[in-house]
Amino acid sequence: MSLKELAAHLNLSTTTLSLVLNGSPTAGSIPQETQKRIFSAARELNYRPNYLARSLRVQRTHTLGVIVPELSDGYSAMVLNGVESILSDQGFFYMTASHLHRSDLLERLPQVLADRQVEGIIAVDTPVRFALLPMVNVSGHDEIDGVTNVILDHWKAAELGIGHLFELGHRRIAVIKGQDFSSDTEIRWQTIRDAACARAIPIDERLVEQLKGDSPSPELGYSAMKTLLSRGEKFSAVFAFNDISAIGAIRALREAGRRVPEDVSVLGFDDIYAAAYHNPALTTVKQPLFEMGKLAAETLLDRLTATNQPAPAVLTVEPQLIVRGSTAACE
Amino acid sequence: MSLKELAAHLNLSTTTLSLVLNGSPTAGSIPQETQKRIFSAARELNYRPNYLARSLRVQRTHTLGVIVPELSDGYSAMVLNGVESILSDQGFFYMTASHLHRSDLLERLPQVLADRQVEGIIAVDTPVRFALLPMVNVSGHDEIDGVTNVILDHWKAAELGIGHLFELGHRRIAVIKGQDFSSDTEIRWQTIRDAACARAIPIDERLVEQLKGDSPSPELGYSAMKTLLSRGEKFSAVFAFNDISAIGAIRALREAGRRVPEDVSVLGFDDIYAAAYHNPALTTVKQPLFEMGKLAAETLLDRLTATNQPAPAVLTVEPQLIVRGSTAACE
DNA sequence: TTGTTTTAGTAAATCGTTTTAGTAATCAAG
DNA sequence: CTTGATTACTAAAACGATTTACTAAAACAA
Repeated sequence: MSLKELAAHLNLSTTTLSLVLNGSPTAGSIPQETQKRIFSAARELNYRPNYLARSLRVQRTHTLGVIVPELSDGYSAMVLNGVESILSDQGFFYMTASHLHRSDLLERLPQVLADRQVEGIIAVDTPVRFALLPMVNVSGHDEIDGVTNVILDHWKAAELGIGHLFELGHRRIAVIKGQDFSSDTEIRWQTIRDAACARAIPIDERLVEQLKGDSPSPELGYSAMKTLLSRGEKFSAVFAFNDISAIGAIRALREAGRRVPEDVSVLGFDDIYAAAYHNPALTTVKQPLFEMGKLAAETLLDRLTATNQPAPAVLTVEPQLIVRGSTAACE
Repeated sequence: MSLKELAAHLNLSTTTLSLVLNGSPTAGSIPQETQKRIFSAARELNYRPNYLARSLRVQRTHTLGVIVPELSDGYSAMVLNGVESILSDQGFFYMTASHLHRSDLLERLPQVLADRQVEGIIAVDTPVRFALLPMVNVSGHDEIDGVTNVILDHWKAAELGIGHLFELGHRRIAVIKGQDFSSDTEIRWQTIRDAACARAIPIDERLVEQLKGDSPSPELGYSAMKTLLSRGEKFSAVFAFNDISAIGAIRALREAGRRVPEDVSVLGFDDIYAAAYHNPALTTVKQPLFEMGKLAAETLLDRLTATNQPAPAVLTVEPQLIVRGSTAACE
């Protein structure tokens, strides 16, 4: 049932129907009676405008592209939840694409999304080098023209985390760094190092180990902790890159006969759903992932709808320390 | 840069360009030299066909709709991963929509996706009453015309789970049922009950409790177990609806002073990433979620591309028992 | 030489909307 | 009685591709 058929059925032109159905101001001159005829015929014959045709004509698709490393890594899913909550309110849809850390996809995805006529792109934890379209990068750290970065206050996050461990009396703190491909890896590491130095407990380089591989499983944290333990260097606490790796680290510690938190305190990052229910419950630095997604979506939509809204370069959100059972005072 | 502009630039018609660029058989009569001119001009001027225009004309969007309860529940994300792995190979994209168990959205989403001209819909753990479009329902249990259900062999899953607990000597087994809105709740419960009865250890109705609420957090399993414990009825094992609720249940058990698995064995379902690294590591009945997503996508694409492929009504996948540390012999 | 086929294209219709630029008919004012 | 505005519409041109149905010239066959 196209507009043309509906028009034929009513003995009116598609023009008239379009004006009336879209509530255009020009429709002011169309008598109420005709308008009613049109509306009720549309309803009865179940007329549904073809979104492609409309989008082609008005040059707006009300569709965004979303690029994530992987859907099931918890982090991305939470951000997407926030994104979707905003978009669905505004009648926008989005197409998701995962880059799986593959450089060919990283290169190509923005282009193929643009080819699909998305109006803008939200990237999550994804390195971005240029912007074909209005873009917001969640956890982006590069300053790029036309790209708004939504980032955590990393300095504060490190202060909260290291501060907490310091207050508990920990002086030899191990760190599990993120993979190089994670946007936050570098800044997280720097801020942690600075926070430790500021307290005169510099992080021993032999107490730093990096996650290896790209599985979203605790396995990587497990391996990292095994390596750390194998070095024989002493430490009483570990600051993990995220909750997932903290969970893996705890497993490795237990296997090595170290109790958590009695022998070693473990501090996570993110506050995923499972954190509160892990055993022991994870003390963690919470990122407001849902809010970051919302903020990203709101910012991008503002830019698309408002007239020539300038893109803010950076939007910062605040972390929060959630103290649970995986950290305790150092003996 | 539109086809028209490119054509003008080459002094050729859009027809010729279209034929050549799409490798149409009709282009056989166009000399190689002209073809080369066209291809290289397209490359140099970075011509990108407008997907809307093309889709409108050929009546194919290469886009699917995906309906899930919520993105961050682990289950959906894993299925989506499988879906995406197939779609991206075939040049398809998809639009995700979450229904959040809201009946208005459940009703409306298929329609708004259809309005967006998706070619088919994949629903995940979502009740479906009719099919506007070719559709595959992952964990669907209703027989609906035009809908293929991808389901787990629930009978076998129950046999594996109950069989495992039975062999360990458990005779009084508690069950945490899923919420009514979960597609698998009813069949899961029935098959578990049957498997228990077949071993002459019928499930005591006072040992059954249902998850309440729709958060994707272990909290629901925690509450359910608290209720179960508060009844004072004895049990030596519990079969949880999924890993998330099993994790919550373990927390409640520990708080009540019951050790897992020494005092109570806990059996999960799904085998999410965290299961292996929980403490204790979760024994669980694994669903091949990634494969289910792949299968759903493959089936739907087959139907869309092959000529009049009939839709299979049901596709069954096999569960697998993963024995870890949360179950042990009954004393 | 004539007729047919092949070669190398093109004009125009089409997909289903929106939007611009009208047009005829009625009405009010001067 | 003319002019100008208002009312109630519509024709046709977009949007940017694809596709059908041609044409005109060259090559080939009889």
